[in-house]
Amino acid sequence: MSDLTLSDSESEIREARKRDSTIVLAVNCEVQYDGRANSDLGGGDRLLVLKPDGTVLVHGPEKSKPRNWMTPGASYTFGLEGDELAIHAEQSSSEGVEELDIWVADVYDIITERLLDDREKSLAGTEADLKSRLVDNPELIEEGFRVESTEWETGAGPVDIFGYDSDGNAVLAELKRRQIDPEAVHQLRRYLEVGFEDDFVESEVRGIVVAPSISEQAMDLVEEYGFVFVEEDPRRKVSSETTSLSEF
Amino acid sequence: MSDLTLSDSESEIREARKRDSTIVLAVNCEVQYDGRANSDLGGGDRLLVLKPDGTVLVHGPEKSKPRNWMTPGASYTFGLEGDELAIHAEQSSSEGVEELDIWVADVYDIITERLLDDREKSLAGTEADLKSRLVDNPELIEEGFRVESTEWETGAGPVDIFGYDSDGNAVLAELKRRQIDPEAVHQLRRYLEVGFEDDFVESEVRGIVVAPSISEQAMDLVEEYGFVFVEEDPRRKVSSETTSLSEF
DNA sequence: GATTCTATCTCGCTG
DNA sequence: CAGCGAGGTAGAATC
Repeated sequence: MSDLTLSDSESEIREARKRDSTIVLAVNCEVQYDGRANSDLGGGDRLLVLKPDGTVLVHGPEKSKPRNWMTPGASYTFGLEGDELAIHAEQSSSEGVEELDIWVADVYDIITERLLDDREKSLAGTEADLKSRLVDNPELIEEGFRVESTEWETGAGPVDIFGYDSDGNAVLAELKRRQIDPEAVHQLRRYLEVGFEDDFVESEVRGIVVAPSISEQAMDLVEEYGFVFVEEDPRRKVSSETTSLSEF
Repeated sequence: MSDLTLSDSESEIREARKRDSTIVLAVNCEVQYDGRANSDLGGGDRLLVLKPDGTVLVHGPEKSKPRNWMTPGASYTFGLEGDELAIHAEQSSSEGVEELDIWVADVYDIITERLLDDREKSLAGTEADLKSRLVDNPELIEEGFRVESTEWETGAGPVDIFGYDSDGNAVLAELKRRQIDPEAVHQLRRYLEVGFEDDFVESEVRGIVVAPSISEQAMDLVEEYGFVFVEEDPRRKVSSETTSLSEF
């Protein structure tokens, strides 16, 4: 069943780590974790990924998330223990010590490769994208809306957008790149309660939530609090002419 | 530089997928993602992981999270396109279509292995563990505390623990397996506001947050609202005798 | 270093 | 299926 001896595997891992290579092993193993929580994972087939930055991943044949892992900054040791190859990863942080122990019974296959990847990833459709679009096109929030500032400090945390509507009322706007859930509405509610207790009469400050959609319960809250939901998807393409054309 | 031809790699992937194998390729590739967001990742060395459940992972040599990915349920096609091996993964859901395109310029190495892993993972130190400990040992919350119910519906969502203190006051307790942040305190505040507006006088209902620690800002809120913070770590071992011994 | 917040969060559970 | 909340969340930004 085993394509590689544990001894050969150990040597290959040792050499690979010297070269700062990323290592992938297809193995049968057991795993134990002790740290922020404690977990035990019985014997099964998994992929082990050992990255030069200390990251350790234990992937099963299903799901996107690893079944166990160590975050960057960990350091691992390994060696033969009886008829198993033991890998021990460890990391200390302010929260305490984290330990991951992997007992490898069989190594089916192994890859070691020095990976060079310094490319930045461009990402569009984030909450930051939505915010900058609304700052550039405040009429998407409401006709006549003026943005006063972003990340305005309320005392309960920074609100995404602070501005004024066409009647001169102060407005706080909360943005989400995904569907609005009740939590987002409560958050906006807190900003209004805390942020304006001294400077304004609360009833004169309006609340607006902006997102591509909103859940039913969240919409109930929006209405209960007298807020407004504005539909806007961060992924939507806005032609630069839309603004001026809509004025005509 | 390339250890395998793209043509050989394609054949190996094809065979592996027939066998429901998990596939790992060490490659040089570019990646584009269009779905819940849009991203572009220029050329670099990465590990590609293709799982039989449709999961696709693109891992760089650093960090725990993949640089790009597709979640379980995706389906992928692949083939030679010019001097590259193109892999296209796609998935449709209620939110729309997601697409991941990977253009592989070089294949350094490849693993294909049928992984069998049906083991459940035991996990300890979760919020659920903390809750059941407090239900079994209510005196850890307060001397004389009685648990009435868990997941009690408040109208603003279910509260972790509902009970009564030694004076007969109703108490809502919010649990966290990690440090309490301001959000957790606000959550408890909402439960009290909404859950007891009719049945109780709010001032007679107390709020308790239970966690291994609490942030400074969260503690300020706890005091402002007249709540109590109880220190309890879900990882702590509680000997079964602790309770009875502490009574003497 | 501690805290807060976003996320293509993922994942499981519940209606 | 939608929605909601926990997570060993991870990771970035900010203080």
